[in-house]
Amino acid sequence: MIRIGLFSKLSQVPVKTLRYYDEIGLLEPAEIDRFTSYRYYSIDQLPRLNRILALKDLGLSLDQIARLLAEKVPAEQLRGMLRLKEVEIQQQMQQEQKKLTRVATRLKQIELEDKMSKYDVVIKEVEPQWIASVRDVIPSYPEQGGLWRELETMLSQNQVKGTGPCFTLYHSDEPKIDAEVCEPLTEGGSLPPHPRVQARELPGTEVAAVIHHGAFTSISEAYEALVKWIETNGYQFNGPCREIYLQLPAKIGDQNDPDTVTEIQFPVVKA
Amino acid sequence: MIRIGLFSKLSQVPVKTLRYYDEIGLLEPAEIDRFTSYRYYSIDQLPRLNRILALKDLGLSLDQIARLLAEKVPAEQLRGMLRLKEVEIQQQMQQEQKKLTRVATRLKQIELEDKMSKYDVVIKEVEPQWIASVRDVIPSYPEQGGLWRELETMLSQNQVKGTGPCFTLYHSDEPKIDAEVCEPLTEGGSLPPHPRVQARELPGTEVAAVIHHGAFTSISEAYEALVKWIETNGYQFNGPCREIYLQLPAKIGDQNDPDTVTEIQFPVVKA
DNA sequence: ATACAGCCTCCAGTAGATGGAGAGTCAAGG
DNA sequence: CCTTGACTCTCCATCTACTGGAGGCTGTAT
Repeated sequence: MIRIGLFSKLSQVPVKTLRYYDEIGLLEPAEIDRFTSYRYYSIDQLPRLNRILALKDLGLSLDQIARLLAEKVPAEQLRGMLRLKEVEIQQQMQQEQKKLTRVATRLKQIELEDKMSKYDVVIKEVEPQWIASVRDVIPSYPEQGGLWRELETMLSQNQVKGTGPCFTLYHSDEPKIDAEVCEPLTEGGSLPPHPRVQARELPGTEVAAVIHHGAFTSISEAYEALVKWIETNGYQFNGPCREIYLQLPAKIGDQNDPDTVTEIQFPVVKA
Repeated sequence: MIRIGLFSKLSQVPVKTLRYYDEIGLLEPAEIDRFTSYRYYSIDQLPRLNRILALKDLGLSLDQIARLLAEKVPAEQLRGMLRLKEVEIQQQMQQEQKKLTRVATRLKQIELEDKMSKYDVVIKEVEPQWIASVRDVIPSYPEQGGLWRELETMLSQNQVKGTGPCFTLYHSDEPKIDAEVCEPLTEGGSLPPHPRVQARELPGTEVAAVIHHGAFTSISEAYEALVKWIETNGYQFNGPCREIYLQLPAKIGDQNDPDTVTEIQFPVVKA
């Protein structure tokens, strides 16, 4: 029987950790002095500790290890756990690879501009949502006013209210801009038939997004930054881009207001 | 000014998290109602939140992000941080790769034997240590008894005591076994000159180790398992192997005692 | 007026330790 | 026998980045 300090030295595991393993019942000393509470370990507890370290090293949690060592887990189940772990690690590595690319992108961008970019791209998941929309080809971006008026008129006639910030979907680029102006509705919201305004569900998707804060006239910078990011980080475009008008309803409309806040989202998939 | 729920919806960040960011001073609401304590955010706080998310995504801690956003950190320093992060991630990925190999090794081994092996290999760092030793070529492993007697005699004559479990270094294999029996000393311990017994420092090294618990006569199984592990996990041998006799001094000597506990260590380097 | 959703604060818990305070224990030296 | 110093004990706090819940206001819609 040896004391915790020696056991620690032999096993290269800190005393504190041994006490912790005792506390959670993962490795209890062979004996505890009833009067002094000193822990006494036996040399032949080293194999168990080694097994714990080896399993921990494979990425199992102490909880899992405890269960493995407690019950006699069949080899079958152990195999399952390890295969699961294998997949987990592979995914983890892919994540790391992605992160590495993103760090590299940032770094390159900083070296070029010698400052942090104005735009920060984030990847997020957007939920499916119901919308009412009007779609048409317009000659230039600012000329969607007519579409908005059509949509608003129809909605107010039917006493339907939007449930979030409205946005435009751009189905195609210049010179023939195919724009669809949208207003979110409550789930499953239906509308009476109408030649121009339709309700439909927009599917959920992963998007790359930036927020543009400043006059609308300079929004192209944001698009530029976003597109560049998507391309260098190995994502692929996967649907029409969304331009979300985040400012409070009262303020919408002025193309030159420097306090305009707009979010641009491109649906993407990992390449 | 919008309330926390809407801000949360717009940013896709949970309410709880926003409150947490407020608490740690990372993102404070533009305004807090003095009577109700309601948090009110401004739309144009979204870019800051996005920046936070983007930096977090690069693997920076909230603390680092807070410092980045607080002081105007020069681009220089930011570059430094990112480069550091880059290296960190690469190392992380190497670790993961290693772990993947280890999991695969285990899996293969379980598929072969349909049970968990008796032996668990762990990698650890051993400290440099001073030893007194006698080295000679012996015809067979059990015949190191003479060397041990030489060493013990010399040490007791000089009233030097060992400071830990003694061990044998095997500098070469069968048939000409070049063995060095060792007893650890206190640091910098020196001995009077002696033709057979010398004191020296054993350098620290990384080792792969297993513990054999059972009669000495079956220790070859442990060697087998360890060597196989080292080879399949892509490490390389890097020095003489150590066989450490862990049982309490009183019990040493019986080759057939089934309670013998021995640790085998091979110095290794990552291939 | 009354739901009911939304918001508040405070407390607890996660995993796997790590660090420290304050007190008891053990072996050796004088 | 006393002291010193190394070990050991328990208990508590801390770390990261949240998450969950209880219990109690607030604001809005009907």
